Amino acid sequence: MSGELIYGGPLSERKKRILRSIIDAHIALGEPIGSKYLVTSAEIPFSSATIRNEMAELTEMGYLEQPHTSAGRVPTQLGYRFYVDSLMESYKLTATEIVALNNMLKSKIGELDTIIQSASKLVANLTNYTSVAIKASERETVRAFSHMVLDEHNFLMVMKMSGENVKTKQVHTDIVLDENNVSRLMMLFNAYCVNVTPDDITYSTIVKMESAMGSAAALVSPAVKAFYDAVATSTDSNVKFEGVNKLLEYPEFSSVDQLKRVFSMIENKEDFLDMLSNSDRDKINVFIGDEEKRFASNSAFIFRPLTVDGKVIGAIGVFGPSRMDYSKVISTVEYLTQKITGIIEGRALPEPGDE
Amino acid sequence: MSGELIYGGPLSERKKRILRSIIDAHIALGEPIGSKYLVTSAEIPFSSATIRNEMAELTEMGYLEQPHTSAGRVPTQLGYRFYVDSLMESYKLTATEIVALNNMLKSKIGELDTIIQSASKLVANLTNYTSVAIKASERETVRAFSHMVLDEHNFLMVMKMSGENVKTKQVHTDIVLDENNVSRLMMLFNAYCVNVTPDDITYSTIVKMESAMGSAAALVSPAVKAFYDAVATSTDSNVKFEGVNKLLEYPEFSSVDQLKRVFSMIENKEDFLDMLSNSDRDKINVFIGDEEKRFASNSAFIFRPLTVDGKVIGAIGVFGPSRMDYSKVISTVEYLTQKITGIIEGRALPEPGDE
DNA sequence: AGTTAGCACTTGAACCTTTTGAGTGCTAAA
DNA sequence: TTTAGCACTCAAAAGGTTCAAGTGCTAACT
Repeated sequence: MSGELIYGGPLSERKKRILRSIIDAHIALGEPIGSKYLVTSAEIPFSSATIRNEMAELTEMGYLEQPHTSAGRVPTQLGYRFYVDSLMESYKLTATEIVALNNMLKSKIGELDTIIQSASKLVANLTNYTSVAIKASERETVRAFSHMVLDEHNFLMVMKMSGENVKTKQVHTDIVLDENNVSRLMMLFNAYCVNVTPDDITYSTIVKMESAMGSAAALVSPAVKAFYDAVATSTDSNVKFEGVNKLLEYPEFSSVDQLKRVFSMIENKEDFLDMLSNSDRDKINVFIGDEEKRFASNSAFIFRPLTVDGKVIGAIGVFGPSRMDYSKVISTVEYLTQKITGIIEGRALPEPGDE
Repeated sequence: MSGELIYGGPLSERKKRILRSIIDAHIALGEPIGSKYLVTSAEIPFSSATIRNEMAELTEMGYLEQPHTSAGRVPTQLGYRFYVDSLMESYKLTATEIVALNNMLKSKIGELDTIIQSASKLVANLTNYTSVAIKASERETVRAFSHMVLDEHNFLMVMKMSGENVKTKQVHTDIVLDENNVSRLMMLFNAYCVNVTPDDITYSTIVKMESAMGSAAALVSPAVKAFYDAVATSTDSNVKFEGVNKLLEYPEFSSVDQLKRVFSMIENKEDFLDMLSNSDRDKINVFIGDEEKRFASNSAFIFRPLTVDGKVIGAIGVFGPSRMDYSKVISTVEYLTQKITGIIEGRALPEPGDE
């Protein structure tokens, strides 16, 4: 009875070594691993009988399980968790990989949306798993309005948002515009609609603005709509997947039933946002699917939030089978998010050689 | 020997009726249809033996085929084609469906990109197939530049594009901005970069602009980059899918192999753009997959280009199994595209009751 | 006590055979 | 021209056998 069920408990060095070998092998092969394999290929210096004893105990402790009596062992969720937290060796990105990452970063500097997405694409290609790009945006308000008249019937409403960004909306009206009435309108917006959430726009505000505009009252309504759109759409964060078809390559998802489960999970983007908000904002998070939760079994989700000034603005992650190449994925995601936050916060461009 | 292989050839009324019943039934059930079914459920007033004879001829003529000797008949690509072109009854949208479509259209008026996408979502939900939203954009140029200073280090570059739209790009520089130097910069752009494609920007233009800017020469480079981005990204059209997971529900895609094929097709967005450019711009196009072409077998793609002033600006379509509910899909897509072009061309909003 | 060789046991996967039944094509009669 | 009837075909389902991987346990060994 040397085994106890306390997580991260007293595992002998030998048990750790065996556990790690089993998980490494399972990640690479995708099949249950038996004692014989460990002796021959993983070069554990003990007989298969000894290893079997150890494996039996690891099973009892909850780190491994058997699909059926006569099969090898497969890591449990707990097993993977322990592996990720304590056993795994960290993967060193190769020079080629670093170059690819840096090139991408360089060419995309400037636009947050696109940088997150291209990073996500790159991650999907480098890791060969499905990658996830999350842009979380909190409820923004407008800090200042300005405008630009485009032609007789269209003007551009420019809104400096409470974040660092600027939004523009094109507004069309049937009445004839001039610099004069549009700038009056914007003064009204600056008076009534600064730091205001969509719910704060009351009908009486609209009436006030309309009466203040006099003959150009018809301008108010489309402008308010544009304003509303800008504030409202800023709240819906989005989640995008890249390389979903890569999931098809992994045997664990090769039955249609499982595919359905995984796809319906991917469909449910809120779940990913939930996970993001329940996450640790300063490090890599690893969710490993287990049977009971909403999370599809034998799948895992690894991601790293992107923060600016302590606020979570999004995340980059990877979704795949739970037998994932954790160390490689973690290194890749870590590297990218580090660099991206660096760029966002205005630090120097990444140097080809630095690491 | 009454049958000939000429497409749309001399099919007796009875043959047509049988063919239509088979295709209808196959669309509904997804299984091969046998003579017995036609007698009992489709109420064809002949004995199964007679029907078998007719079916044998239809098979010889290429409209039907048998998965194996002892199975019922399944429509061939030619069969579907004939069905779509001549046999199908057109589906009447229900009142509920029309209301759903109209509501969506009303709420989204104004932004072409979003209207195409929401329309696509709606189509996916109404038809229960995967829908496709294509935004085709030809190579645009800038017709006029203007600007807006945001703060000391940032200004907004506003570009009226050769289409009807306006693009804005935020430009950041390290030197201090003022109204004066930015407006001078924009005058230069208006002089050098109007109606210019990305390839026309030569190094000498940049040098000229830089020397004209004098001490504010550092402004030129980031602004040119912003300009370049605006013209360059306007060329990459995009194809977006909605409800991909619906494919999983159809038994024809229930083997992993077939899923792989379909997904790799979906991955290849160029193919869809190709189909768009090879399409008839004024009507619904129906591509029915056959064995040999790049198109995945037993799948079909129905779409309708969106045109404004004779130019194709995108398309809305549906991708699904070749046993698709053609009439419903066609009606839905047709209705939506009609309304959308109406809106784009500035005609009245859709009335709840009109059709 | 820890390790290992050996062996009986379990069990899914692979393969083969049989059965079943849906559906056909053809012939001969109406 | 239509239809009843029947022999025939063939995939899918059901059942059975073999195979081999892998285990757990016992007894012997260090």
